[in-house]
Amino acid sequence: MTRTTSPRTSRRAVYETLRRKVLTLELPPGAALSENELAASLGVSRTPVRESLILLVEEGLVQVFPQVGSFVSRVDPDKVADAQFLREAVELASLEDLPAEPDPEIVAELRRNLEEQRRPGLTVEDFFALDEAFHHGLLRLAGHGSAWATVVSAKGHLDRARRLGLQETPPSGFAEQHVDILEAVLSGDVGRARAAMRTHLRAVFDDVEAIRERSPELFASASGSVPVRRNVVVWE
Amino acid sequence: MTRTTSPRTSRRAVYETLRRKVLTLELPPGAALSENELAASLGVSRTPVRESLILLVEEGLVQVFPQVGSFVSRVDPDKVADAQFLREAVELASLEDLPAEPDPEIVAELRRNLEEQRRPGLTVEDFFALDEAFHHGLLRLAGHGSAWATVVSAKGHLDRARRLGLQETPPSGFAEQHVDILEAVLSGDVGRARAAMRTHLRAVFDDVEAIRERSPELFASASGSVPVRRNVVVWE
DNA sequence: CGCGCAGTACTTGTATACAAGCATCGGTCG
DNA sequence: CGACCGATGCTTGTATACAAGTACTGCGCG
Repeated sequence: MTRTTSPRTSRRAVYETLRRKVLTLELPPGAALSENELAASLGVSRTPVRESLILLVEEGLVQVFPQVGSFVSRVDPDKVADAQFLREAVELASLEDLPAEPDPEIVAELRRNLEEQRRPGLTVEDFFALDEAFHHGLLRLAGHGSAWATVVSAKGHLDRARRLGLQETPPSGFAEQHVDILEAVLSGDVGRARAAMRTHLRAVFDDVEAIRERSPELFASASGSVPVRRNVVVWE
Repeated sequence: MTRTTSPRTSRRAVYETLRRKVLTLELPPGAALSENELAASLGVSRTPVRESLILLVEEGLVQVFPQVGSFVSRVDPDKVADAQFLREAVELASLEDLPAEPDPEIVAELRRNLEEQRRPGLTVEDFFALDEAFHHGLLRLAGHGSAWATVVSAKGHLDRARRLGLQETPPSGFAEQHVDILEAVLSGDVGRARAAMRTHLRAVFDDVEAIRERSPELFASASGSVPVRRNVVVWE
C-alpha cells in the first residue's frame, strides 16, 4: 500500500499558510513579499517558500518580477469578471444535471449549513466558509463536486474582492438568497433555481463593483502597475 | 519601464517542453520521470525541472510520490468528465453573451481557421492547434477570451484522451460541426448555436469513451494505481 | 544647490549539497 | 529450496551557495 495522500510536506504547509493570508487580506493586495523574509519568518528555507510562490503565481494571487521582487497581486477587475463568468457558467450548468432524487445526506448538510448562516454573531471568515461549503454542496448534489476545485483556484481574485465588500456589508441578504436557491433546487424547478442562482451571483458581483469605487487603490490600475521596491532599512 | 512579460527564464522553457511532450503523448501516461534524468537531458539543474513538475502536478498531468518517483499521470476518466463538464458549461454560457455585432476581425479569423481545417494532409497536431484556436476565438467573440486559460489548464486530461482518439479517427466530422457552430453563431440564433456546440462537444466526449474501451491501460484504474519503480540498471 | 555616477544592498534564478525514505538485490540462515 | 534481512542504489524534499540584475543611496563634482 503506497501513500497517495498528504505526506505532510513542508511546502504544503507554507503554501496553505500563504494562500490563507492572501485570501483573508492579512497580506493585502500590493504587499511586498520577500522569499528570504518569508523563509525566516516561517522557519524554513527559501525552497518551499519559493515553490509555494510559484503555485500562487499560477493562481494569479502573486506576481513575481525577476530580480525586482514578489508582490501580492492587486485585485484585477478583469480577472474578477472572468472568475464571475466561469463560476456562473459552472454553477448554472450544474443545475441542469440535478438528479430527480437528491442525495438526502447532502441535502441535510445543506440545511444545517443554512441554519448556521442565520446564526447571530457570525464572523466574516465563518460566513465565507459556510458560503464555500454551500456552493460546493450544490455542485456535489449534481454530481460535479470535483469540478469545484477548478472554480476555487480560478476565483481567488473574486474572493478577495468579496471579502473587501463583506467587511462592511452584513451578509444577511446572501443567506436569504441561499435559502431561495435551495428551495428551488429541491422543488425540482430548474428554471426557478437558475433564476435564483443568477440573482445571487449577480448580487455578489455588484457588491464587488461597489467596493471597487470606494477603494480603488486595492485594484489593479489599467496601466501596468509598477511595483514599488521596499525602502532598504539597515539596522545597526 | 519594467518588463512584465517573458523574461525568457529557463523554467518556462522546461515547463513548456515537458507540457508539450505530455500532451502530445511523447511522454505517455504512466511514464516514469526522474528529476535528475530530465535535468541532465535538458541541460539544466534539478531546480527548474522540479519547479516545472510542480506546475504540471497542479494541472494534474503529473503525479509525484515522495521518495518514490514522478510519473506522467494516467488519463483519469473522472477528470476527463470534469473537464468536459467545465468546458461545456463555459462554452455554452459564452454563447449567451455574444454581441449583436460580432467583431469582424475575429470572424474573419474564424473563417480562415475553418478553411484550413478542411485542407487535406492535415496532421493531428495541426488539427489540434486549429481546434484550440477555433474554440478560443469563439470565446473571444463573446468577450470571454481570457477565461479560456482556465479551461485550458483544466482540460489536460481531456486533451490527451482526445489525442488518443484522433490517432485513429480522421477529424472530418469535427470540422463540419465547427462550421455548423459558426454559422449558427453568426446567424444570431443562440438556441441553434447551443445545440450545435453541445452536439459537437458530446461527440468529442463519446470519442473519448470509445478509445477508453480499446486502450484501457492508458487510463487510471479505479483502484489506486500503484507506480512501478524503474528497474535499477547499473552500468560498469 | 543640482546632477551624475558608482557603490551597495537587496531581489529572484539557478546550481549544488545534504537529508530522509523506499524498493530492490543479494546474501544468509533455517 | 524458501524466507528473512541488511546493503545499496535510486527517489524526492530541503537547505545552502553562487550568479545575474535592479534600484536605491550617497558622495563627488560642476
